[in-house]
Amino acid sequence: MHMPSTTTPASRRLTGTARRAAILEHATALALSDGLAALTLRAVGQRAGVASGLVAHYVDGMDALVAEVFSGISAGERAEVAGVGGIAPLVRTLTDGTREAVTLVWVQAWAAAPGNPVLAAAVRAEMDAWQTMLEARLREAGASDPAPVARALLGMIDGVNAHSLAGWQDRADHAALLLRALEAMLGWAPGTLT
Amino acid sequence: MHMPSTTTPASRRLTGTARRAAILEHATALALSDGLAALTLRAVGQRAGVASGLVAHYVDGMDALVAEVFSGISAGERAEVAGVGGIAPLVRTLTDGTREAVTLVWVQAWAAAPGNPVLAAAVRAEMDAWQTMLEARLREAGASDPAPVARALLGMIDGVNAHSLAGWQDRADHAALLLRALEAMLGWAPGTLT
DNA sequence: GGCCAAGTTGATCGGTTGATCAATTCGGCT
DNA sequence: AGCCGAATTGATCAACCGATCAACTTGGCC
Repeated sequence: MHMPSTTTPASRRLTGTARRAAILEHATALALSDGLAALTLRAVGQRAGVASGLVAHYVDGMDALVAEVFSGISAGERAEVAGVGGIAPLVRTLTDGTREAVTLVWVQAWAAAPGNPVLAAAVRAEMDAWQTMLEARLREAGASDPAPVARALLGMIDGVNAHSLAGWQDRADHAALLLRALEAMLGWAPGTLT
Repeated sequence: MHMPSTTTPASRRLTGTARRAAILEHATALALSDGLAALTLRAVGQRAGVASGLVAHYVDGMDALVAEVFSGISAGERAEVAGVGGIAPLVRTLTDGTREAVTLVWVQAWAAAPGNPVLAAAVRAEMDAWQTMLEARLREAGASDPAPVARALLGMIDGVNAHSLAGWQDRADHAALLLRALEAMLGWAPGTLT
């Protein structure tokens, strides 16, 4: 009855690196559904179908796990929106409310950063990456001095998304608000981005 | 040796309402030094010089305590900056880094809002108050359509302050960045606010 | 002076967490 | 076939959490 096939027989026992990767993957999925605060040894272990001790064995403390998961989620988000062409569609994508799970992760990361230096470093690195990305997009779009605009835009996106975590204001008009502000900062005529 | 003076003899036993007020006061101080996450029955009790059970007795669950402390801190912050005249000095005050403790409280509040409806409601109420305040300031300053500008500005202030919790970017030029963006949104010439 | 209501205590319960580690199991190599 | 190192388990520890409540203390009033 048992098939000794050449395909992975769902072997219970994995390589160290493979197990570590699997754990990280499940931890990421958990963080995306329940937030960074849900990352406990036991919860991650259960999600990965593994004993809690094994999670601890492949991780250098929870702070490091949280930092690693955060970095992965942020990088994944950047990869996702990399294909969105144009600064206006990008802003729309980043504020349409479909990424609320990611927003929660970001806000939790800022909140936990003061007490988790490893996470704080990861946050800074990811923000540098986002700043660079937005800057490039703005330059492509014809902005003459994109650096400060990118930084202000990033602040606005993050702030407005954080606000929506508490259900404040209507998410529907976030994009219009930000695009109007962006036009103003770039010195463009209203409606240019719509 | 004991002086039965008319001044409050530091009576150990207080009125129900007075004790409740004292507990709230100490809880607020604790949140301002260690964040909302530090609000535990035991920690608040120790800070207030009182048994943990007494804290629980005067509070309708920790969620309610957190919400109440948050509201007080936000209202206090608004009262503090109420005396700052002009929109530019106000923006400067709100981003000069001297209120990092309050910023942490805000970010923790957004992060905890999805799981604490009472807190979420308090956050929305306080944000309404801030929105109203900024709107009034902008109108005083001569803005024709202050509502969307106030909302974008609030987003930027909160976003930029959240960023600084992780130590990202230099706090020193936050104000200049925001004022430049604000000038643009208001359609004013660069330098008008500086 | 005594009494009673109100304030207050702190032990206790059931639950959670991160971390540790001896014991066990398994896969692959000889 | 047998073994050995690596993967894995899960019980265990100390520390913390919110909540509860019987017992104690005290202040003010009669």
